[in-house]
Amino acid sequence: MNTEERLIESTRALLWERGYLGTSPKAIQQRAGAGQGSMYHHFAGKHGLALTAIRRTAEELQAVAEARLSVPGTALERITAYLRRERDVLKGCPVGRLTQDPDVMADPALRAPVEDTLAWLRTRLAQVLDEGRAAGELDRRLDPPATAAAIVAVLQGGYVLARASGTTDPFDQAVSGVLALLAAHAPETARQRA
Amino acid sequence: MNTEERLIESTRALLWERGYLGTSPKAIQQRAGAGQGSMYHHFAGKHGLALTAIRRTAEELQAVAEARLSVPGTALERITAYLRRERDVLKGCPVGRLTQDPDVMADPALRAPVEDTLAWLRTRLAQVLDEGRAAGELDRRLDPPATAAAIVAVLQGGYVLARASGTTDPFDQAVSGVLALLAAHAPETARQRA
DNA sequence: GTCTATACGCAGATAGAC
DNA sequence: GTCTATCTGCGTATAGAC
Repeated sequence: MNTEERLIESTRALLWERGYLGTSPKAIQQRAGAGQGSMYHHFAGKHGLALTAIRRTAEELQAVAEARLSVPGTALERITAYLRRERDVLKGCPVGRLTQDPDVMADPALRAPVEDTLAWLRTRLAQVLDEGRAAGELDRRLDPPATAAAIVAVLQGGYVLARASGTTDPFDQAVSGVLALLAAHAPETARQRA
Repeated sequence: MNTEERLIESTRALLWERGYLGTSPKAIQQRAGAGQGSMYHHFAGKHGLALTAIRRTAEELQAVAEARLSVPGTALERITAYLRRERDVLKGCPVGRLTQDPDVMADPALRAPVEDTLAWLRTRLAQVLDEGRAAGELDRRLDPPATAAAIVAVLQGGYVLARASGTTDPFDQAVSGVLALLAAHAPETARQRA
């Protein structure tokens, strides 16, 4: 990995662990094993580096989610696969955490990837739910956008509860809880097939 | 309000808006209209002030939640009242946001009120759900701790989605979504009564 | 491309006068 | 109780040599 790559990856890791406010140029350089001059040669400064890092993290998250949601299977199976995928639960969501960074939210460029990623996730889940309804796997009365928002919120909130407790337990419980509620919305026939 | 009170309230506001890392002694003093010496006379420093502020915020949040959850009514009504209470949605949860502050999570004293408050909330909601089950208002198959975790997660995650989008919309959708899922777990007889 | 030198202001606190 | 110095180090760069 060249210096530029190492700088980007270090920034991604630090933004995840400490946020934008908590990440200093010096810390980035040390973690990347790069000097001061090196960093300012490749990037305009902390802001430019963070922009590159955040965009990459956002793209990666969408790609990983899409991989689980686009496999064959029922809507419920795909959503379950997405929710139960391996995660670094105690580190939290690398995109969602930026939402708490006032300097990120105040800067339109830094904020855009965060806004876009979470909006995309809700839309994509609503699509999957809608497909499930169309296929008769889910109750027609279920509201896809609202349910999708609830599911994404359970994830983001699950991270918060896990970090507060210091264990992954509340995250797993929240996911199980919402999946159980959702499963009850499969009509009898679909539930028996499952 | 005396100087000490103003310092505490300023700290509470700043912790909410900018987190612990993003809050400097100078900013606290300016907002409180107090001088440097004044702050260090009343408190040992940023840490001590934050400790007082966080404890107060945590207590207040529990009191407000308990007020909604302890009124007469069915479990579903009380949980709905709690979820739909007025909130500063775009500011986020003043307790949950501290979960993203590495310096708070690394300090046992600062962290304890955060951990305790969110743990208490889950337990309290599980109790209410259990009462609902016992009263025949909710499906016996519903798992109170998991469902409670999901509900608290929807709140915490709803804040995240709202902040990302810049509108309260996803928060309201997530709340509606989870309440709709939950309502379907009321047995027919209870649903008809409602 | 990378290094070292230099700069200015803020973070976070201590000391002692009033 | 509050004020004004004073202090050390870090955050965030810029400049220019190699």
